[in-house]
Amino acid sequence: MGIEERRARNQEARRRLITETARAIAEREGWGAVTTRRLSAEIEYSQPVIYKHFSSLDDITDAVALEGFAELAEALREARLAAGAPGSVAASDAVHAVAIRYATFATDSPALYEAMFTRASRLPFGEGAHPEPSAAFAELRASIAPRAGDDDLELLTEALWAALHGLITLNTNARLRPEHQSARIDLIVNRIVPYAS
Amino acid sequence: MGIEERRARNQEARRRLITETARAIAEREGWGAVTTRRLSAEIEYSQPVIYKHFSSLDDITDAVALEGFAELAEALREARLAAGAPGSVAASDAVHAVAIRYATFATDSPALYEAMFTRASRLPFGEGAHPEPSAAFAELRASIAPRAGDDDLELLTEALWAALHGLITLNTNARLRPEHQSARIDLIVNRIVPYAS
DNA sequence: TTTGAAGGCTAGCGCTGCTACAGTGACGTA
DNA sequence: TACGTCACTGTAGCAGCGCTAGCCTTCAAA
Repeated sequence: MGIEERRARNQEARRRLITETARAIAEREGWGAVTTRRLSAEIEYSQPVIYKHFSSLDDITDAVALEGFAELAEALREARLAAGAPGSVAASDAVHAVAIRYATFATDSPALYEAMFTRASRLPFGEGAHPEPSAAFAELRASIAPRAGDDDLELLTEALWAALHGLITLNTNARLRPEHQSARIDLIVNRIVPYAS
Repeated sequence: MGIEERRARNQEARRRLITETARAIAEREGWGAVTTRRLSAEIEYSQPVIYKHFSSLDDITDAVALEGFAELAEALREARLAAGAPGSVAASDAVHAVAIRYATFATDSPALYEAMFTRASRLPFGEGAHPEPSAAFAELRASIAPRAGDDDLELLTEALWAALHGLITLNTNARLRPEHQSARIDLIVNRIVPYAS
């Protein structure tokens, strides 16, 4: 009786086809170009099919945003681990490595980042919600932990995250001198999370 | 020959009526509720009249955003001057006072702040553009200057501005623990702009 | 009084998100 | 194998969107 499974697989495959198509269009032409008619044309199904998988267009954006948070968590994790194990000498640069990776992620996929923080602002956050955003936040916190000293780790993580987010959004919207972005990141990281002495 | 002047006054009054109405609707129901039909109903003129004053709906958002930048510059200026003259003892708290005022401005008028930084992202910035955003930026810079020491003042101002902006957007979208916002602002301000010793 | 311009509205175009409904084809059962 | 059922999918359409062409009225100047 693999019929149900096959149907479920097809459903899942098409659901992913929709989110991947939406993401691709958004990254190429901006989220304004992501319409139900455009999506239905690209996935080669009629519009009502989209509503079998998502309750609205915003729902699709939310799904893309969650994918983004999962990928961000993975990217930050790799950067943190590549910077060295906690306690080692190289670990002292883990925060910087994670911060750089965060900024790279955002600038490499601006539409995805926009979905995560600007479009999907109604996406529930924090405890009891989706785990993906918390996982990404946890990676940043883990990189800070060895250097937190007497500081409140949670507060420190929130502050650094927000500061990085601000740098990225303002820089993306051409509000800051682009050539000084890495200098700003260095300054933010080193001042907000100083080396525990 | 006051006829031309009267016409110009009427034009200007109605232009302001449009931006004020748009801003009021946005602040009450969000920018999604600001449509040409809704605007035309509230100002009691037909839709084409709107296009006598603005080339598009985005153009209205830009006008509102510029108003916002002018008001922000004024608010920051008052906060900076109220904190004491440069060189005085109280002046050492000017950065903090300005930062607090910035955050208050954003949370008091979230739709206005959204227009300034999220909706009107195509608004030209920097040299040779509109002076309002530069004026607001200059107020923040002026508050920092006495404490900059050997730091690059421009870089420091950009960094603090971006950090504050990040704190505000993430906090507004319920991404951070709301009860710790003032603690985050204190931490950001004191670390990014430490007292020159 | 005539004339030209300025001001304003009606109506409508092509688009949007979303949905009611009907048709089709694959399935489980007799 | 024939049948009834149900999941699946497309057609067509609704209300609302930004924006505009074209007509009509009002008013100032000649």
